[in-house]
Amino acid sequence: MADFRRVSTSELTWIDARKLGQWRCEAGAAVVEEGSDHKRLYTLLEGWAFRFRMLPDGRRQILNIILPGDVLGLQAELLAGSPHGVEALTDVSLCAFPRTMALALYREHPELALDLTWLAAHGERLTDEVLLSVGRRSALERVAMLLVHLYKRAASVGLAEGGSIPFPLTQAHVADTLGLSVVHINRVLQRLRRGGLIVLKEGRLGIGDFRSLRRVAAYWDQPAPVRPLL
Amino acid sequence: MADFRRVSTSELTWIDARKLGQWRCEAGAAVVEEGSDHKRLYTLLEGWAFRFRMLPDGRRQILNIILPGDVLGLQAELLAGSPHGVEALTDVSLCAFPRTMALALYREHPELALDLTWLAAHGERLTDEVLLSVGRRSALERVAMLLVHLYKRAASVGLAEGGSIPFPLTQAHVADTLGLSVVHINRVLQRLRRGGLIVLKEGRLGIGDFRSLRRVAAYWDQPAPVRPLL
DNA sequence: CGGGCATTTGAGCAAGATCAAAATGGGTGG
DNA sequence: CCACCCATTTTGATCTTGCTCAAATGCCCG
Repeated sequence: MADFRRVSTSELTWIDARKLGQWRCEAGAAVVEEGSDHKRLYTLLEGWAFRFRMLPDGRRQILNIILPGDVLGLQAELLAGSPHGVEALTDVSLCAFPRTMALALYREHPELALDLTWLAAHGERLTDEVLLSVGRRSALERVAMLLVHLYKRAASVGLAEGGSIPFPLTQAHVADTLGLSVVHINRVLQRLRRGGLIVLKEGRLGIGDFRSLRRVAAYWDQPAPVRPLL
Repeated sequence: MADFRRVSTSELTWIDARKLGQWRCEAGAAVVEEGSDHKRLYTLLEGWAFRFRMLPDGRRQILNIILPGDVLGLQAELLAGSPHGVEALTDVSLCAFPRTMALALYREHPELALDLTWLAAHGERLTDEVLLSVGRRSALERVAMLLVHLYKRAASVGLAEGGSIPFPLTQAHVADTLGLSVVHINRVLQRLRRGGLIVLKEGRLGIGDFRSLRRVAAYWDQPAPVRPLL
C-alpha cells in the first residue's frame, strides 16, 4: 500500500534471492483455500483479489480487497491453518516466498522484519475501518465509504487513468463486503449515480464529486499511514 | 491470549529491564485518547478494557475487548497517531514499554520480534471474526457468538470461577460491539436467558448450554491459535 | 440462438431501529 | 437509615431500513 520507507539494495537482493517464483491465477480462482494450511507468503504483483470468510450456510463476508503491492498471508501463514479464503477478482499474478523466510528475515534484517509487523498492524487498521462501517454506518454511507476508499487505494498504486479506476467487483462483491443485500446495493448505487457522485460503468469507477461523496460517507481523513521513525 | 511458546529467561530479563513501570486506570477512563499520538506499548495486566472508533456524530463501534495478557498498541503505536480510543471497562492496571523498544527488540531478539508480528496477525484474525459476525450474522447469532467467544477467552486466562466469568460490559457496550441497538440487545439477551442458554446477572456471565449456544451462533471451532514452529 | 451471469425493477415483509416511559438498582451525601 | 440521583435495564408501541421473493432485462460467449 503505497508509502513505504526506502528499502536498501542489499535488502532487496536478499529478498529477491528467496523468491520462489511467480504464480498466476485466473479470475474467480481460489488463491488460498479457506481452512487450508498453506506454507507461503505472497505479494500481489498484478490484479485484484479479496479475502473472505464464510458461514456454514453459505453466507459470505469479504474481509478485505487486495490490490497490487499488498502482502498476503501474514494472518494466514503466520498462524497455523488459514482461517479465510482468498479469491482472485481478475487474473492475478503473485510472487511467493517460503514461509520459513520469516524467521531468517527476523534474524538477518530486523528493519525489514519491523516493516512486516507494521504491515500486519496496518492491515488490522484497515479491517477496523471496515468494521466501523459495517457496524455503524447506514447503507448509503457504507457504499460511499467503500468507493472513496477503494478509489484512493487504487489511485495510490497507480491504477487511476483519466479520472477513473478499474472496478472488477460485481454488486454481489460489494454486498458481501458491506454486509448488505445485492438488491439494496443496486439501489444505493443508482442513487449515487443519479446524484452525480459517482460514475460506475463498463467496469470502471470514477468519482464525480469527491467532497460530497466523502461527506455522505461520514468520513474524514485519517493521518497518513507512514511508518514512524523509531 | 493464552497459548504462547516458551519464552527464555534471558528474553524475560531483557523485557523486564525495559519496563517503564505500571500504570493504573479507573473504570471508564480513557487509556489512550482517540487520535492521540502515544509513544508506548502496553500490556494489560489486570482488568478489562476495549478499543473503539467513533463517527463524527457520536456513533461508536467497539473493535475489540481487551483482556489481561493482551498487548495494546501494536496498531496504534507502530502506526503514527492512534486511530482508535481505548477505554477501561473496569479498574485496570497495565505495564508500559517505550515505543523505541520495538526496533531494539527486532535487533536483539528476533524470536520475540516474530512473536510480536504473530500477535499483530492474531489481532487481525480476531477482528475478522467480528467482522464476519457484524456483517453476516443475525442479531441472535451475533450475541450468542460474542458470549461464547468472550467466555472462552476469559476462561483461557483463568477468569472463570464456578462456571461463570466476570462480565463488566453494559448492554450498551454489547450493542456497540455488535452494531445493534441497546433495546434490541436487551430483548435478545432475555431470549437467551429464558432459553436457559446463558446465565447473566450480577455482573457475571455463565453459559447454560455450550453446545446449543454455539449452534445458535453458527459457530464452529477454529483451529487453535498456536504459533507455528518455523 | 441459447444458456448463464449480472443488473434492474417491483411488491410485500420483517428484523431491528427509534421514541418514550417505567422500573431497577446501586451509590452518595445528609 | 433515608432520600435522591443517575445509570442501566426493561417494556411497549410504532416506524423504517434494508431483506426476500419474483420476474424482467441486458450482456457476453460459445
